[in-house]
Amino acid sequence: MYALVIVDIAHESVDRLFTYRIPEGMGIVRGMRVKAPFGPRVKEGYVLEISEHTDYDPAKIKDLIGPIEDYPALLPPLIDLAKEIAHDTHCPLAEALRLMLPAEMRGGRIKVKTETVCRLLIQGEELQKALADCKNARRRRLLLEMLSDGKYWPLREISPLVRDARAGLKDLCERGYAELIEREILRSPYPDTLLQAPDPILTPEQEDVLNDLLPAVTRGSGAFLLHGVTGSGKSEVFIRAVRRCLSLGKGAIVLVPEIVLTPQMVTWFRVRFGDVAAVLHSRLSAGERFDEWRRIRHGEARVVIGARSAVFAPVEKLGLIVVDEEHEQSYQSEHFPQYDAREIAHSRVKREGAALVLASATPSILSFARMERGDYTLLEMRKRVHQRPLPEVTVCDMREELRLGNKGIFSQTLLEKLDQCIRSGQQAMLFINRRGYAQFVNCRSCGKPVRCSNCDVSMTYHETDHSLHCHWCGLRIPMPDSCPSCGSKYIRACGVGTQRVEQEIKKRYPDVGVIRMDNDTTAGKDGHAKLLSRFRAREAQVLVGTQMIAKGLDFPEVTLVGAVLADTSLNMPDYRAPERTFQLLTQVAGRAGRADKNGQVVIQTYMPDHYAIETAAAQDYRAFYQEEFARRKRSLYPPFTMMARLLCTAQNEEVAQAVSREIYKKLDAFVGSRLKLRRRVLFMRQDDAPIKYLRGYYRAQVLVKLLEHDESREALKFMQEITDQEWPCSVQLEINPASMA
DNA sequence: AGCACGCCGACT
DNA sequence: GTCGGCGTGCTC
Repeated sequence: MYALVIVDIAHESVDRLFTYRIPEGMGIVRGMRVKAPFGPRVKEGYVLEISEHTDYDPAKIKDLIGPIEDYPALLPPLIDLAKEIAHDTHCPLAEALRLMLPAEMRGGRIKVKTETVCRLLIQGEELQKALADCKNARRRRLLLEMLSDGKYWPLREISPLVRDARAGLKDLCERGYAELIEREILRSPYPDTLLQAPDPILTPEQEDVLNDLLPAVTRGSGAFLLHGVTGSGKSEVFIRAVRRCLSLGKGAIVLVPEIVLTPQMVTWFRVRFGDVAAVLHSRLSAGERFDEWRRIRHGEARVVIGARSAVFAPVEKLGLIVVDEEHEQSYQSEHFPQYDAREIAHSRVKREGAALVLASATPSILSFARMERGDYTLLEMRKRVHQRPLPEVTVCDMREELRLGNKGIFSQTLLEKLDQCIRSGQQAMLFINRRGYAQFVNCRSCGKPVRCSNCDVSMTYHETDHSLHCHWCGLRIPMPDSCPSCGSKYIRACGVGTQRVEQEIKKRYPDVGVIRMDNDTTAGKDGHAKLLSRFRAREAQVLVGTQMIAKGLDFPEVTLVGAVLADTSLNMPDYRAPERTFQLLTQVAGRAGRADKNGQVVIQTYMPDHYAIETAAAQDYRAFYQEEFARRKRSLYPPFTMMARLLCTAQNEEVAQAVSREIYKKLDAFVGSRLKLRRRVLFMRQDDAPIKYLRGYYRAQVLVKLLEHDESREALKFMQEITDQEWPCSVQLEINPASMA
């Protein structure tokens, strides 16, 4: 018998199957990881096929050394999925297969943890006889009594109670009374087992949606886009769908953005599903992640909640994949191989006969367009649970405030509402999409902002340590007292960040507790959770934060929410800026109010007439979608086109630019020679990247906008080939990248 | 990816 | 004459 093996080397030169002989009696099956001789060394590999015959010269075939695990680590459908990813993203198959395993499993970096357990082999009369035989052996008698229940006792539990327990147990074993074995233990990331909570009663709307969803789960097909306003109880719907999976003997995967995968969320999930749930995310330790993965692989856990990469979880008999907060960028992996968890999920459910649910209060333009095209069935939830009304939204024109002489960062309206909120003892959340104190520092004499020396971006002023930080590379420098370019003493901080908002609130309300939540205050372990529980415990009345306070949090006492400057995200140089702004504002607004206390939302902006702001204020997703869709069509942006970028980065500016010019020439020649393709290319440009210098590297790019079409795929393939060539600098291909910086 | 084999410059 | 530079090519 022969095994066809992909060697775990992510390089195209070895990206093919190698044939090995399976020695007699070595139980090798498809999907197993194996050790195999490769050239002068031993490498790990993946058995993708087993065959009785081979065309390869038998004299050259070597024997497999052996399996790494005694079970196949790769499930058959996941092997096929890896093949599809390798094909679509033009990455080596080994690279795609690596996605299917926890990283620490490769290279034997992690060991299975074991503990010694002991069990009695005798019972009844035999046991009585043994006990009677212990007159002068107190320790033996004690141990026999302890173990008399016949269960496995960990040595760890016996040792504190019996002196020199190990020797005593060894003695029992020699007498044939007991056995000592090494048992695998799973490192649990959970503090302890929780009582399972009962399922709440569903609203009629939730029932309606489930009536559409459950048959799909049962028959194992169907893809849905669940659009439900914030607070409509979407999670409860997919919890029920997961329950249905379990009762059918199937498994389920629930994807959530990393940012909302907080300890509370994990606890809540465990409360609903108990030990049958497993959690996968980046904050687990290597051991915990490996053990969770094995619980899933061995079927002990059948429900997985996790971030992006959990879409590859080894769930057998998959019944459902849920992608919660479907619009989040974090579902696109930024590193090679570039995949989109939503698309992987779709591919997986089709292959494995499962249902798919993409859920969001603000579906991405792409997903909603695909729904309209018929790829997904729309499910809608328009009402909030417990008859909570949608909050009342006010838009404040900050230009008008300035005209009236208000130079502060808060409008009159927001101040009045804040006063009232604080006076009545309620809580407020202030959202500003930028950390630090001031967006940048510029010189009033020469007009230049202070720039990072590693990156072509302006630096953010941080009041806390009176320094300038670069939010791209992390560089920190002391706040200069004069302009670095002209030496003028007149430099000032402009724009607003979380620290400034916090300071202004403290100034106005000296006796009121304020908590600031951003990357700078949540750095430590559980930093995030600690701040949130302090706010929940009402240690502070005001919570100031970046988008991390906008997502999924529910604070019943919050009655006022302010978006201090909505324009921050709107002014980003990216065609998705309106979409991001709409999503952020809608989510922020969703944090306010409940049944007995009406929620109020204030949006401050210099662009009150912008459609993203107007539709967010009206909480009208459809209106936003229609406007944005029309604009994308008019300006030829995705989903009507694809943006492809070849990014060249080098420490030498000329090298990066020269390579990008060379690539442009090749691509231009390729496109020029194909008439059909030429019509699909809307534009092609060679220039500097928007951030032309980042972390010490110069960045030049070739940007191509293509119509969605088969011929365009040809061009992408060619671009991938160009990328794979040897260049004197790094070249990366990005397709519809999440960030165009 | 690694590591061998292989063909040209400055050293004991 | 040899040691060693890293270019080309192979790994079942």
